[in-house]
Amino acid sequence: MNAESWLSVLNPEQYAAVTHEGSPLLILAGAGSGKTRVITTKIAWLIAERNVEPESILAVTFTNKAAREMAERATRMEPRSSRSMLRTFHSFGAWLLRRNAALAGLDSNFTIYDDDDAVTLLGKALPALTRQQVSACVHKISRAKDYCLSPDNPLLAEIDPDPEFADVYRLYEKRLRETGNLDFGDLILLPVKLLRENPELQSRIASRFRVVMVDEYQDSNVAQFEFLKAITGPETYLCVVGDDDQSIYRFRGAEVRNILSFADIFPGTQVIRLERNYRSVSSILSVASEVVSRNEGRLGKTLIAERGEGKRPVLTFLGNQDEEAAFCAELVLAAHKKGCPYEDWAILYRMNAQSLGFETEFLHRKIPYKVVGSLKFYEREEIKDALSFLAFVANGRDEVAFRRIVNKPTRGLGEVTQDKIVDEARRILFESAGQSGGEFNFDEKTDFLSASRRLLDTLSKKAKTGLSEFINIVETLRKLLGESAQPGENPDLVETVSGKTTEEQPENLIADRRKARKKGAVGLAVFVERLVEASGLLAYHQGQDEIAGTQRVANLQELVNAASLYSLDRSGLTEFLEHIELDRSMANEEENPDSVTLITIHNTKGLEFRRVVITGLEAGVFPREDKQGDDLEEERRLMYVGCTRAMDELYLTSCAARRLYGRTAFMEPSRFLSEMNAGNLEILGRAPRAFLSRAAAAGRIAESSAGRIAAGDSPRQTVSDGLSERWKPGRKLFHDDYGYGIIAKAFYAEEELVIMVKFETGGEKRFMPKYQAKSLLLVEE
DNA sequence: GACAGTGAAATTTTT
DNA sequence: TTTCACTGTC
Repeated sequence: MNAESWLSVLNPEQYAAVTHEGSPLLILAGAGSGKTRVITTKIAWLIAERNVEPESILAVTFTNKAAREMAERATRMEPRSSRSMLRTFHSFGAWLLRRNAALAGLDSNFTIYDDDDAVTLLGKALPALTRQQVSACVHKISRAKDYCLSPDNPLLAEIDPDPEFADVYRLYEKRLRETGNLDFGDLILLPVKLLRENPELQSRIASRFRVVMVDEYQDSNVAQFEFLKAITGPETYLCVVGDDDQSIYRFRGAEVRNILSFADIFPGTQVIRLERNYRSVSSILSVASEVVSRNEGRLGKTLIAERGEGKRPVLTFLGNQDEEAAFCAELVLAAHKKGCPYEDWAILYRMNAQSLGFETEFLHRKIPYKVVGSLKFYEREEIKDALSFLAFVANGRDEVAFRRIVNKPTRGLGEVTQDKIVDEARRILFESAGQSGGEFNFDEKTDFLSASRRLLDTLSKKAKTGLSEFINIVETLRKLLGESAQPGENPDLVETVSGKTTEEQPENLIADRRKARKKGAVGLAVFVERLVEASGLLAYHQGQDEIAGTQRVANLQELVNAASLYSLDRSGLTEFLEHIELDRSMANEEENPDSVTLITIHNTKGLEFRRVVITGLEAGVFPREDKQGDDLEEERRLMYVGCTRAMDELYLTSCAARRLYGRTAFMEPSRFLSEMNAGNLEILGRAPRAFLSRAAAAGRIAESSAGRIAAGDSPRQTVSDGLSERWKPGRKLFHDDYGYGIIAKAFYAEEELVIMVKFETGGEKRFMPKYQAKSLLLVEE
């Protein structure tokens, strides 16, 4: 394939975006507008047609998946693209820090702490706080880092005005530095600091990367924006691509303002809009646009459907979540009978908890499905154990890892002994830091293993035996790994391009893994296999498998297999750990490819399906309760993202009642439904009056048609199910939560009996006796 | 240090 | 309802 042919398939706006040069460029790419094609073509075009050195191109994304896809597609067009740096923000930050570890004052063997690890670490430093309080602190610290705020920054008050928070943040930083490890925020923050403090390195980086591109720019946070500024110079060609309407990670620090004000911050910015949508039929785009157009803070785009009008989206009102699940199952089965594969379908929901009902129903009806995002392979206990052991071998000062594995399986080393060892190691670390002007000296003498050795004789016999055992295991494993040269000490390495690491050739990963499995353990897998065995973790989890019938040994084997691509030495181990920490997605090889996808709306970003059902469109669920202002706008964008995943058919469901936290609650339809033009929807089921009146008030449907669609909460003829005999107006009853009350009204809605109860406390509530028999008790008079 | 029992809480989560 | 952290007992 040549440049001529890739350019010929572009529309005029895409072409302009690909061939644009000479000023900063903001590409506003609507959903399904061929954004990835533009980025990859641009990379290929720069190399092939403009003779840009592949090494001087940097393209950053947010997910590994997107980075892989970008690399794959660009390389297919122009093989030299494989030499460009196509990474996630975090992976790029890690790359920079690893290669300049000494300059950054870091241990080159640093591993990366996830949020759980951070909570454990801070929890140890602040024993007076409950776990929940610690989690809240870690969360706020993480936000602070997203906004590029150090503990001394007065703006920290925006996150938490309590001056104590800054102290907690400072303490956390101190303890984290002592471990020699980094958290996710540091992977962005520390490179910024490094580049600011080392102008020479900064100019080297800025001159190396002549072209910098950012994908999904609407999801960048302040720190990432600062990072971007730090790696670019006046000569850099900066091109960002994004869609302000798809910014859905505000709660994690994403700053829509980055994209909204890009053109103001980078003078001379040219803006190109990609508004032609190649994914969805126009009737789907209409309702998506109607909702998102109500947002105030947006740059504004109008999607133009390149496909036909298609089928109108179907809005179905259902009685409760069981009916909703059954409705989805029937949709899927009916389509399947007509030849539509299961994989064409995706069931979307706002919260993971909603997946359960669909799983049960689909299991029951034998519909193959997969739940995206709930796998969490790396969060399993056995995997975290093994990874902690690996991390400890790599970095003997990793406090969290040490505490996790030193007494697993139990070796008689309780918390008291652990504290002693940690304190001893810190004492030595401070001593040596004192001698070398405050800089931490990360050598063998200051790690937990040598601290353990020193303390051996002060311990009880039981603890002594256990600790010696532990020391032996780690020493044996370290020997097996060999004392290879430590990478990352040489700042000049930044000039070289590593094209050999596995993460840059991910397309071969799974195939290689399969091959490796057949041959038995190879590479680092040999080491991981030995570690799992020698640590006693294998035996321990084998025991757990036998008790609980779990799959822990199999999971550990999976981890061993995953290590086979890395070299059997220290740098191989570091690479392996970094890869796992930064890319938690695991291709599940066994799953049936022809299955329905159950997924949260957040997780669908970047995906597309022929047929999509967005479920739970009820006030309080979606949008979530108490969402207003900017938060409500974000929920609306989420709705927009959900709708625009659908290519051919979109279904929306809304329930009149829903079991939430073990209690049945009455639901009102989501406001997003009345923000759509009802004329653009096909409405099934009985529409609640609230929906109809709101839609009518908004001019969405005529009053007359509101009358024709039977209102669901209007009294209907009595259905004889015996219930109405017992739950009669005037009867006294007792409710678990609200106490005594009197039935004020009884009527049928959704063919179920509904009673209105006035409580002695003054409140008024509606219930469905059929579902709430347990918490409602009739009082005999 | 393991385990059963209790009580409170309950989004979304690229890295 | 389910989950998970915390508590007290052995």
